[in-house]
Amino acid sequence: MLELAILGLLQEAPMHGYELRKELATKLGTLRAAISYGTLYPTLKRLKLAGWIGEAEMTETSDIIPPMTSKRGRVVYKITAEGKERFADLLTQTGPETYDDTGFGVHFTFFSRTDRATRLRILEGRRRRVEERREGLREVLARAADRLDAYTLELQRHGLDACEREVRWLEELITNERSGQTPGRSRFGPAGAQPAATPAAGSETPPEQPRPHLDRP
Amino acid sequence: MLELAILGLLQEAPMHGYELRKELATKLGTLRAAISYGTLYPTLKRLKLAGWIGEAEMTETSDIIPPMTSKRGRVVYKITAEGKERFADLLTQTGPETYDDTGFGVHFTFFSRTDRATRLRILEGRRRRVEERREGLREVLARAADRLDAYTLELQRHGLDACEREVRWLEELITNERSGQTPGRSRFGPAGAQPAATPAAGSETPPEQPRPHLDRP
DNA sequence: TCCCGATGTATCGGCCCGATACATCGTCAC
DNA sequence: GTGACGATGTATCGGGCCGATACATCGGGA
Repeated sequence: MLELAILGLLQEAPMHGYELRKELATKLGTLRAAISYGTLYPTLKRLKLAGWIGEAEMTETSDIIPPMTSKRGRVVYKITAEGKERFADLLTQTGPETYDDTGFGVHFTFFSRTDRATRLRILEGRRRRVEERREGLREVLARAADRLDAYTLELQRHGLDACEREVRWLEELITNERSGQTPGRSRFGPAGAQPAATPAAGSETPPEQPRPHLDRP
Repeated sequence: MLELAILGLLQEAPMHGYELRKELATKLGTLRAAISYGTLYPTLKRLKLAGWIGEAEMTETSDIIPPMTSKRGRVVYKITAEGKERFADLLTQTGPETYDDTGFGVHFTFFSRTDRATRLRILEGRRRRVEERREGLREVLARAADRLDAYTLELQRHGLDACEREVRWLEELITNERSGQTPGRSRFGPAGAQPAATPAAGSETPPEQPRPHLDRP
């Protein structure tokens, strides 16, 4: 999961570890706590070993990363061509872990780079997951309420409330996805859903502006 | 964290692993996914090694656990005297992990066996934690909104909403704790209609159980 | 009869976390 | 000047927890 997040961030710009973590914290700060260095650096090592990312010493001439001032031995990571392919694959691949809090948060963060069919699949999968949780909570509150103490019950109620709220939120997003037309790419392949090797990875993937009609008062 | 949960459940009644997991899933099903066996059994082994719990073969005569029918080699775990002490310690001990989703959920589940001072400390700590998260999200939404795409922004908004909601929930619980009320259904009536609030609230901490419920049907 | 789903115990590889160590840079007080 | 301090930066280690997997029994229905 973290692999997808790192690849996605490095596709925006090359970064070193410290900055990567900050970016991770702000972008995934909703359904996910800040990532630990004890996770980040081993993962970077793994990605580098797999060939998805490359490593480059920071030189004085490189001003790719403006906010940083130090010019010591920082290691700047950069996504490779294979890494971009890998990222595209991971974007469309969905497993059970796609629908838990962390996985959903990461995927959602990159929705502007995800095709509409996958977006809908993920939103509906997440909705299903949260609905199952909601039903479980309703079951407990209806059937085993007398077996639980007042505090536990209150916790279940709060959890149920959060589930219902998220389902409504997801419904709204799904409705918007279905109604809002995206230019160009949504035209081909009505059924689709078959993960053919994503083409057009070579030429700067036009991100297909979502315009998800997410207004607020 | 799981240690506290297991000890707490085993203090209600002896159980074997499978049942323990089910109980864990329903009671902590709100802020926590179901526990994995790959976690449960090693933890039980660890607790047994530490002397907090004991192991006993299931015999045909024991009908402690009615819903189970099989009488094969199930291993029933039972809390020891040291385990009870350990549980009492863990109940009042609070660290940073007490205030994350899982830790808070576990502690909250056992609030009916926690003294009021600790309850308040945990509720306020959790509130502080969620408030920090909330402030972080507000910061991002106010300062870096133009740097993020529409989907990421929507995720942040949803996260912010959830934070604000939980803070309000915690405020309500804290208020009730201070006035000596059990967390029952404040939504069904005006708060002012409650009878004279228990004055106590002093430095002494009478256990003040809302509903002990330590027996099993 | 025979298979299937629920019950039940257990292990393994691997992800991820918190704690910790170490080093440099800019800045501000003294 | 200089020394303390916080932010920046890289890295490892032990351990908790997870999903996948294997294996075994039991009750009940095809």
